[in-house]
Amino acid sequence: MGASKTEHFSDEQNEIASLFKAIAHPARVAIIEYLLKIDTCICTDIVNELPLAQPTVSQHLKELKNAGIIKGSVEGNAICYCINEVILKKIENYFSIINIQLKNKCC
Amino acid sequence: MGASKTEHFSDEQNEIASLFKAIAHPARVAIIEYLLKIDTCICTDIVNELPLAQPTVSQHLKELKNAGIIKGSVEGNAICYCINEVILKKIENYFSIINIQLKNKCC
DNA sequence: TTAATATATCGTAATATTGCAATATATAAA
DNA sequence: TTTATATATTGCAATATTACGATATATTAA
Repeated sequence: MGASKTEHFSDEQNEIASLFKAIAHPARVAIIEYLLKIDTCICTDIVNELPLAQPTVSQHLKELKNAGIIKGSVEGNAICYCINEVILKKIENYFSIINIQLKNKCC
Repeated sequence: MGASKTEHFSDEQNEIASLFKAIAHPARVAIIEYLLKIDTCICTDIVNELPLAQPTVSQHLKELKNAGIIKGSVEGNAICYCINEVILKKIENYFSIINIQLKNKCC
């Protein structure tokens, strides 16, 4: 096949999976880390920061935006990208709960 | 193309990305959640828990094992799968640091 | 208006992932 | 030994992802 059988899993499982799919690429990890590193959210030239062509970077940014991990707003003739704290808090929370559950296990 | 240009990114970025890639599938999220739900680590029939054929489940388990997210040890004629707490703690920590960095930002 | 700059979209080739039937392997039970 | 059970591997078809050149769009500057 090639297509995930998403319909057989719960909404939450699909949500978590696609959230991770969005971060599961070194370029997108690099974008997130770059957005964290710089002080402000006003940020053009993400393209220049990455070793990839402009259409490729644009595509990666789109995927991060679709997943809700970053937000982008038009600022003049550039776009201002910004990390969505709510989603990242949600991911941390998911793992926090997992680790609490693990602490109570017999292993 | 189709292949990620991994050589252009840092080792850490590639490592994080492939760790997330391992979780980036609903079946693998379901496996992790199932291993958390049951009380012991001794666990056959993960196959019966999932809506996928045995070879497919086996493949997903292999990917989780390769990523270090689960550990498997032979137990009779079954395999005992178990979550690797160290890696899950590491993932939580990664997001924890991100959220701390976000708190200090101007947005 | 026209040119420059920043980003998005389209089209397409290369590669990766997903899923499963068929089959192999390996241990336990009879 | 033979049979049953559990898991892994192989091979392959369907689909998804990645990357980028070419091109489109949209705003700013001249």
